[in-house]
Amino acid sequence: MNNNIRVLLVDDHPVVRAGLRAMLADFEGVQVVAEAADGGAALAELSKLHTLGEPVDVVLMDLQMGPGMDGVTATGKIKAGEAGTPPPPVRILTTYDNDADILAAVEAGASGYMLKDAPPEQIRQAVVSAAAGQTALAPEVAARLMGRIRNPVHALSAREVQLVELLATGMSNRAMAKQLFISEATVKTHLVHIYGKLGVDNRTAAIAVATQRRIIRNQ
Amino acid sequence: MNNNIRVLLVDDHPVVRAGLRAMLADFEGVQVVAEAADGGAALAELSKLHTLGEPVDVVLMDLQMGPGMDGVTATGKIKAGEAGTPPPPVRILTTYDNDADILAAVEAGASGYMLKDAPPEQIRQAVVSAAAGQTALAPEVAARLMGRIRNPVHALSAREVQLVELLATGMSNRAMAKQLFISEATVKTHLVHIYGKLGVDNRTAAIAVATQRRIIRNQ
DNA sequence: GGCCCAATCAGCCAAACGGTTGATCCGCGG
DNA sequence: CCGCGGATCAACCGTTTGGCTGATTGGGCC
Repeated sequence: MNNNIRVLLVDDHPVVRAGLRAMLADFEGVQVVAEAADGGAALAELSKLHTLGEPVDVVLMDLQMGPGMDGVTATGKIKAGEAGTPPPPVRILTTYDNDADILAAVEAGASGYMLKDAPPEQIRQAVVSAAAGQTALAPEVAARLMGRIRNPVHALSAREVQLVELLATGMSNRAMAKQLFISEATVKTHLVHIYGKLGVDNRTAAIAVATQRRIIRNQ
Repeated sequence: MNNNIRVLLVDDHPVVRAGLRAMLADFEGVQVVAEAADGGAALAELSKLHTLGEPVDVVLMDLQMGPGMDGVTATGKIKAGEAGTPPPPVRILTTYDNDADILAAVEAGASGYMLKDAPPEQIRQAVVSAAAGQTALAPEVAARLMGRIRNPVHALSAREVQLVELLATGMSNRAMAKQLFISEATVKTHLVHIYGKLGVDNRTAAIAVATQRRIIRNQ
């Protein structure tokens, strides 16, 4: 009989996979049955294990994965049943916590979001609770999201986000005005509002903060 | 007798430490004798092992390490002998490759720069060659530095890279001048040179280009 | 229907920034 | 030894940005 939680690791770093494998090996009732270096390989592994009659109970997935399919896309496909399996719970396990990634992952169907600097016990909990069908966020992540919800004052409007995006490409006020078919005065007004909401007092600091919070995506 | 290479791991992620430990355990002649979660702990470990008569042959060091002392600072202190030991070779093992980090690490005395997505064999090589007193860069890193050397016209100097880094944090000319203990005039001169080399005409565009070319890190 | 807010625009003034010219000092390499 | 390039600083000037006050329009909401 089998009381084990069967885990699929998805991460492009061999070092991280080895670390998780070693960590989870120390825990009773958890078993790493397969690994994948990107989203495409993860889907293939899920499918293969399904046809072998050895289904996966939990997927531990990184988000940033070099050249291959990223974690959000892969999570979405898994949840859409594209692996040909009943979708197992997907736990995101990544390095950085930023609003955009978290929201995207949750929207794609992830059941939780953990950080790689978590202590082993937290990671074990993540796997166990995922297998039990529960959702869970790392404490740091949960705290930040709560702050977000409580503080809608600092949320940029869609137009303001648009401005920040252009800002980050290095455009002048005049250039942004032309691009958006508005006057420079309006651009300046938007910028002042943006500075206020982001708690900065110049455009480069606004870019820094917006990048850090992943309000905008770069590259 | 002891033919082993004695390694100290320095990384704030338990997962990564476990991964490296597991990987290196598979290799003959390599032995992880201690671990540290930040630069301060690394110095303490070096010192402790030295007094025990069990010196460290190679340090594998991460750069970004959360709240504690960062890897560049720690490398500098180790190389300055602040651990009370003959300085062992320090190999940087980090996630991102960008000129700013590489230059800072090499300047601090690191003997090599590896990326965490490297395959196990490359990581083993890094440890072995470091123990042999050689310097080594990851292929990706080496390729980019070669590009710099072949194209020195558009290559930023170390000082200029430093400026761009501060620039990207949103600092004003005055703030950068204070931070670097130079005059605003000098800051402006550097910026003009940077604009010329990057082919832009303002600071935000400089940040955009520098980020895209991985002259600075984008987080 | 009245209210709030995002989006739009104007004008003004001070501060910061960008462009230029020119200068000194220092280390490295032919 | 002499030149070259990097790093440092100064003065000047025009342009851009930031900070402020105020105004209009249109959409959503109670």
